[in-house]
Amino acid sequence: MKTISRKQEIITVASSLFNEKGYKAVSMRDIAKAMDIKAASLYNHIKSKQEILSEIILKVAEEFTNGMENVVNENTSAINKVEKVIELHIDITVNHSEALAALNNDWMHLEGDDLKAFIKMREDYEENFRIIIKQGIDAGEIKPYHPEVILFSILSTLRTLYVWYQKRGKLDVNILKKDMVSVLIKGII
Amino acid sequence: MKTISRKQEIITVASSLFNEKGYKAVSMRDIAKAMDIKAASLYNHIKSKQEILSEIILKVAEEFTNGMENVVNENTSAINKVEKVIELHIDITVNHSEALAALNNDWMHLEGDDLKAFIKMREDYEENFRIIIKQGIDAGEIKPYHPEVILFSILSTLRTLYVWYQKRGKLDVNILKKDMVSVLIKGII
DNA sequence: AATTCTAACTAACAAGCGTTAGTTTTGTTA
DNA sequence: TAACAAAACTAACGCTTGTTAGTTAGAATT
Repeated sequence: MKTISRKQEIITVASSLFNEKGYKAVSMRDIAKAMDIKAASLYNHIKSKQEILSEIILKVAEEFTNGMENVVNENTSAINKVEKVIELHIDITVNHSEALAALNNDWMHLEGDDLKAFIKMREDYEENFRIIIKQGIDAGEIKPYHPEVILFSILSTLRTLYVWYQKRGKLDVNILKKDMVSVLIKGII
Repeated sequence: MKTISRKQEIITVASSLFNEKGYKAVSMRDIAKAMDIKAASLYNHIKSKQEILSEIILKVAEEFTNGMENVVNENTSAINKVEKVIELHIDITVNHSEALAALNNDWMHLEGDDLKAFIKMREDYEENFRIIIKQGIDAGEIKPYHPEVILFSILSTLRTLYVWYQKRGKLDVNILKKDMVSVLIKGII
C-alpha cells in the first residue's frame, strides 16, 4: 500500500521539524513545504496534526515499555538489568533520535486518551526502573544512595542522550554503549 | 518605580506558563488572563512577547556564565571545581526552576542578537566545564574516561534537575547538594 | 484645583492557524 | 482506451495570533 508509506514520510518529515522547533512552532504548512506539496494535501494521508504527534510519540513510548518489560522479566542481577536498560535507551536513541525530541518536549500537547496512555507508560517505566535500583541496593550490588537520586541521575542522562547523539555526529553504537555503561554504572557500584 | 515591578510580575507569570506548556503554546491572552487583565494592557510594561522570553532566558544564562567564571578562576583542584559547578546548578535551580524550563526548551525561539548571545554563552559554559574535566584527568584526579562522556553525563543530570525539583516538592537544598555531589562525583573519581 | 503619570480599557488590524470541500492531475489496472 | 483510485490542487472557512491606536479611570504631584 502506497498510502501507508506516504503517511510514514509525513511522520518522518514532521519528526525532523518538531525536533528543531517543537510541535507548536511547526505549522501544517511548514510540514507541507518541506515535502514540496500544499498543506491541504497532507490530509489525504493523515487525520490531523494531533495524529502525527501521537504516532511519533506513542510508537517510541511503546518501544520503551516493551523493552523495559523484557528487562524486568530477565533472570539476572540488578546491575545487569541496569546495563540492559542503558543499552535499550541507546538502541532507541540511535534509531529514533528525532522522535525522542517530541517525546521529551512535546508530550504535554497530546490530548485525551493519548495523553493518559503516555503518562501511564512513563510512570510505569520509571517505577520499574526504581524497583530494579532498589533490588540492587537490597542485594548489596548498588551503593545505598537515595534510590530516587540514582534513578534521576541515570534517567536524565539517558533521556538527553538524543541531543548529544545528534550534535556529536553519529558515534559508533557499541563504543557508545561501552562508555555509557562505564560512566553510569561504575559510579553506583 | 512601579512599572518595573509590574513588568517583573508579567515575567514571573509568563515563566510559569512557559514552564507548563512552552513558549509557543502560550499566548499573550493566556498571560493576561492569568493576571486578570487584557492582553493589550501588557504592552504598557513590555515591548513584545519576545522581550519576555529573552529576559527570562538571558538573566539565568548570565547567572550561569558568572558562576562558572568564578569557579574557573578559583585556585583549587579540578574535583573541587566540579563540586562547585554542581552547587551552582543547584542554587540556580532552587531559585529559578521555572525559568530553566524556558532556557532548556525554548531558547531556539530567541531571535537575532539574543539568540547569538545565548548560544555563545552556552558554548563557553560547556567549554569551561570540559577544560575542568580534562585538567582533572591530566592531574589523575578523575578517571580517564572519554571527557565528552563525563561532561555530557553530569551536565544532562544538572540541566534536568529543575524537572525533578518541581516534581518531588522542594527538597532541602543542602541535602540535595550532598546527594548530588555524591552520586555525580563518586562515579568519576 | 489643575496637571501629569500609571495602568488599565475597547476595538481593530493583518497574518497565520488547522482544517474542509470540491476539483484536477497522475498513474495503474481492466 | 476507458475506468478507477491515489494524491495532488485551489479556495475558502472560522478562529487565534501578536500587536497598535486611541481612550479612560484613578492616583500622585504641582
